[in-house]
Amino acid sequence: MAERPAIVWFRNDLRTEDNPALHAARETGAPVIPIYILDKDIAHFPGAASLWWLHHSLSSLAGDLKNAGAKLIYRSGKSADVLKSLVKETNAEHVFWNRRYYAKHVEIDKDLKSDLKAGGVAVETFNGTLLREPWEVETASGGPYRVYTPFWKALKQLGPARAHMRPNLRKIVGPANPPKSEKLASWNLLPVNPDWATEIAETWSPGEQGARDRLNHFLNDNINDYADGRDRPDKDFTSRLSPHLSFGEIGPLQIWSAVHDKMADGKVSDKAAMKFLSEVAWRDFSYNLLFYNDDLPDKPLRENFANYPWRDDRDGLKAWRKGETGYPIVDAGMRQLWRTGWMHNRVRMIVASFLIKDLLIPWQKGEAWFWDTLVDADLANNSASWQWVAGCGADASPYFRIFNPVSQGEKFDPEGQYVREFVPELKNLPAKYIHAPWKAPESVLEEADIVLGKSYPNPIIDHAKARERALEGYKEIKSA
DNA sequence: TGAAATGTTGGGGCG
DNA sequence: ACGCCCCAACATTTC
Repeated sequence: MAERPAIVWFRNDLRTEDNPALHAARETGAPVIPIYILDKDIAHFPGAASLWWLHHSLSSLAGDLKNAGAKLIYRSGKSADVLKSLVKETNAEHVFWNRRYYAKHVEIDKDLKSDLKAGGVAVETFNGTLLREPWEVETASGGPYRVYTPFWKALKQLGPARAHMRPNLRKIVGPANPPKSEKLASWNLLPVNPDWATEIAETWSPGEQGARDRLNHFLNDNINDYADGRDRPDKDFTSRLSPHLSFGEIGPLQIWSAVHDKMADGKVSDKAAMKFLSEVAWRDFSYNLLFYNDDLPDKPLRENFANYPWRDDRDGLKAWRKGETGYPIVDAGMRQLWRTGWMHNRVRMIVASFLIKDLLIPWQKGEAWFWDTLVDADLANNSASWQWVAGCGADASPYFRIFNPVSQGEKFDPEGQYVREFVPELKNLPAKYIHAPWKAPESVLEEADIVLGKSYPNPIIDHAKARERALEGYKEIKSA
């Protein structure tokens, strides 16, 4: 082989379009070796639902790369070691990757970069994940933003990192003899025995094409209802792009640009477009928080929350996980999560508030469950959002903002259709009682074929009392 | 990107 | 006609 190859290390950027690292590799004109490394020892290794997605996403990426002309190499082990040995083995001249933002991952990348450079390898890294790098969006006085609204204003003003997307690659040249690869199937990323992913598989299409389809569907059919309808779990007005974004099958820049194209065509109102993009920008904000706060996934940003009188309530946690709290909107959300790997955002806030403020279970327990069960589990979003609900994060919801699961249900699922779908044992209950079955007269329950405490649980806690208790705890840490 | 408690206002019933 | 009370509706405050 005359020419020394260029390696592209794929991580959470599993796409061929507008992928700066992949494009840079192709620009060299050298044979391209794309690699994905499964590193089981890495901090925050993906949860089970994410691994299901990862399998399909990798398989889709491998297909796209193969069609373009290159073979995706699978290897497992400590990522720095694997990459260094691949460089040695192939005598690679270049290594490219798109950056990560969690301290423990940044450290690995930084060390690897300097090691490779010391060995004479050209390493270049890029922004393949965010609208803007964290250090590009700074307050007037020079630090990172800690409040969302000014952050969003600054980001809008600055605009996205690239105005023009890099096109989908149709041709990449790989080496004549590609390096050895493990088999994706041998990684056992898919569940067996039991296979709990059947409904997840019916709900989602992992991969770059699936991401494109989802974006087009949203832009054509739903975005104009987004601003008013996005809070309705019984409707389909959200983009559902989160897992695709999480794995980088699509980037926020592509979304930004597609939305602006639709606006320019007059197909999408400014209000709807900006509302949606501001939600996409929350993701950038979360990555900022993660980048500047090493402990974001583990420790409250507001340190006094470490002293909050949390309870160790195993039964409560179990009921919450299984969707058996006796509060229909909470249970519907938790079961939607379990069955489909995803939960509507409004309901995420409701179930999180319930775990933290009604059950007084530490937010990290909820974060861990979401990490394992969400197909869109994203370290920055997950950590920042749990801290937001708990009231201990940056620009957080105040602690005393406690959701009432009944009134939230009545407000955002007024007919009870969302509850009916995911809590089928309540499906015959009239809308009037569906968010508070314990208030239904005996005759109504009988008519609906419900025996509280048997076919559906009684509330595991009295919300009004729980609210008082949570506020008491807040007083404690405030005075401390 | 709350909810509950408390305060204010104004219309209607009624003596 | 008038004052008084009740209470719904709305606004403000508090957690």
